[in-house]
Amino acid sequence: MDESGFCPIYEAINLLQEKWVLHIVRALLGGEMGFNQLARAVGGVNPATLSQRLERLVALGVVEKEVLQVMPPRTRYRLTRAGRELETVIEAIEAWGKKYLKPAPDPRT
Amino acid sequence: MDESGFCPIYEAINLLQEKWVLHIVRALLGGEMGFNQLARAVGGVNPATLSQRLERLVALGVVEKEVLQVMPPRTRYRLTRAGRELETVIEAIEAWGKKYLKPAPDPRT
DNA sequence: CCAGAAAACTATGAAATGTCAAGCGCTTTG
DNA sequence: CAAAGCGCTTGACATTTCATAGTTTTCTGG
Repeated sequence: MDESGFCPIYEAINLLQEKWVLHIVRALLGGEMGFNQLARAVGGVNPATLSQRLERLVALGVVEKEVLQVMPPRTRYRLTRAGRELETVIEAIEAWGKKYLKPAPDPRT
Repeated sequence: MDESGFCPIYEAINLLQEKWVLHIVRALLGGEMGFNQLARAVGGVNPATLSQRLERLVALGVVEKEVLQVMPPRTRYRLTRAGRELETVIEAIEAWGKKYLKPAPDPRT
């Protein structure tokens, strides 16, 4: 924390714990894509939420949005340099998940 | 994903993106503590949510809960081995945050 | 050649999730 | 002997996310 009460670590955690953010970054690490394609890659996010998350990520400089045409709409989302560097975070999560997360006992089975 | 549709990476992300989970783990990396102390260390979490998150983390084997006395209640929460290994994730986030997150322009200023 | 699908979203209302304030039994501290 | 702290729970409220539908335009299949 600096004297203004700002702590980059706390803020980073706040950003990454927002629902879908990590999934979005992970999906975009696989290459740039359009809105619906991204929604499918992420899996189960609804468009309103995705739209809002992307807006925030663009504002923060993690994702870049390129509008190719207005009508019909054609857009491309891709990670910026800052976004690509989140790969280290995703990798750490992946390694941990593979090591410690087993298929959850499904109550229906 | 295995044939049952379980993907440890997707699940790991789902866990870590739950509100407060990363903050809780980070706080506990600094050492074991009691409920209220943890709440203060995390900062701004309300007891209902904290209680629920801890329950989940205990169920998943990330956090361990030890009840020292029943009356007056005295409890200690600490990370398990799995939990401690999340340090790599936190570290990656910290490094990224320090590098890319500037004090956000506060709309009230 | 025309129905249907896909693209990128926005709108709506309802459901899930998180927050707030208060309080409980009980001990230690002032 | 009252106040403060511990570890929570409860119930009302606010915020967030959800599913679903609709918009405009182009591309694809039969």
